[in-house]
Amino acid sequence: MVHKARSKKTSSSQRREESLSREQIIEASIELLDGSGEGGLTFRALSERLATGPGAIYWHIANKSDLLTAACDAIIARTMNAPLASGTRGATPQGTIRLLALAMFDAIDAHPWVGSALTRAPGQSPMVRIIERIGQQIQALGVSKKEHWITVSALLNYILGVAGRNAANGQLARTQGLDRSDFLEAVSTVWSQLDPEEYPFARSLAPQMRAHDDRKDFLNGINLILRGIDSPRRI
Amino acid sequence: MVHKARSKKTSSSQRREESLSREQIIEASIELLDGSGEGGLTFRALSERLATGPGAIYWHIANKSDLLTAACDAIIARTMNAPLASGTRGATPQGTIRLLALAMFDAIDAHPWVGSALTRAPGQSPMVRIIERIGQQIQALGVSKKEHWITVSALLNYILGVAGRNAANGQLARTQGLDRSDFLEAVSTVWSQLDPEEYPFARSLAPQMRAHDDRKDFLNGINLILRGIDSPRRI
DNA sequence: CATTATTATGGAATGGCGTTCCATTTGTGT
DNA sequence: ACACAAATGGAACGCCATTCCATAATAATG
Repeated sequence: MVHKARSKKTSSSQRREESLSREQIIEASIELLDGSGEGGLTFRALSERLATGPGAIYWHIANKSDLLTAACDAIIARTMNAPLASGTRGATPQGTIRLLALAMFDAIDAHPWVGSALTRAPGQSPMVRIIERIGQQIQALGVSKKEHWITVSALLNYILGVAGRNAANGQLARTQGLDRSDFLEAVSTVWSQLDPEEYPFARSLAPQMRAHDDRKDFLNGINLILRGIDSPRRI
Repeated sequence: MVHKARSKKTSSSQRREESLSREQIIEASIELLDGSGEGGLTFRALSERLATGPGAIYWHIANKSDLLTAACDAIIARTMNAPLASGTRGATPQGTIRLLALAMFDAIDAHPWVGSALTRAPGQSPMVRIIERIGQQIQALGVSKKEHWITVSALLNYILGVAGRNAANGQLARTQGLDRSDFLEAVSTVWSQLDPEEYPFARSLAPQMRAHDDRKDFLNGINLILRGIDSPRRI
């Protein structure tokens, strides 16, 4: 009677042929998030894609927040392990940090929902992964132990902040049916029309916004912070 | 027949005595958000507090996202204008930046929802306010025009990142019924139990986490970035 | 092998949410 | 006095996360 295990036709749409697993659910969630954005991940859509009911999913997953951080963690794990394998062998700590930072930037650009998922999972697994990878390089730089945390924190927050903002801009642009340069053009125009009395700086920034390279600026920001790390403390 | 304007009893609970205004709605939203967190702001709760129906609110407000950024903007406007009045007259640009940064840190600590609201309002009014205030000080520091954006960006992202994370931790702790030191203790313990092979850095950080001062660390991070701004470019 | 427990499934039901619709009521200009 | 626009508030719609539960498959036990 073993063959009964795969008989679906006995009662219309009963049971699946192969059992669900947490990993399958997470993988399907990632596809949904990538395909339709943050709003695309619903238990209904997920049930449909996995050909099951919401109840079955809840057997493997605590709730939606759990699911989101798990999906986020999967992306982060891949991202932080890939540069490990590639050519970081002879690189300087600074070089590796730049590599890791760009990897995060690109990952969040490809999966915009990761940016906001990270802000809602403080101290959790995905965050620890990133802290560890950056921290090892900080250690290699010979930063004093007392300054480990603030140094990692500065890099971490810059990376997540810029990458997240960049991804959010991309999504916003897509929502309005604009491509990247149209979007920058629009922002630049708005800023150039601000009140000169109240917003002199933002206005002066407008022309530069028009055609800047987010990725290059991002890297320059990393370099700025790296310079701060190298500089001796003055007080 | 003028007195009819304030007769409510004629038909049970009809009409209000004084008309709604966008500002009243925003103020009530802030109270709701402060009192019950991000989840506390619903159109139903808001209707009840304002003694009206959801439909009336939508006459003044486009949607919930609009409402949230408006509430956020109100807080940011207050925060960024207060240090203007107080003693910034004789201060150095660095000093003013430290002042602004701490003001943001405290504001987000007092209104944790502002942190996440800011990440969902890129390029919008509240963000521009912050950029402007910081930018003016960057200008005063004599940073070259080409580096204005990345410099402001580095400070901005650090400030919003750390402040947001700090607020999120506070909320998480409150959810679990812990106070700050209990929460730090818990995080420290978890980190110290990580796999030594895979997470040497995070483990080494654990003891320091146990009793660190978030606000002081925050300020030291600002100083780190300020050092980077002062340092000459090497490449 | 038979029978009981345990693990896993999927669909139905619940309660809450943002938002829209619309019948009214108030003020305003003529 | 009348028409017209600005506001109002409550009911209704569709979608959501989550819970419940009647089952079915699998494992454990005699």
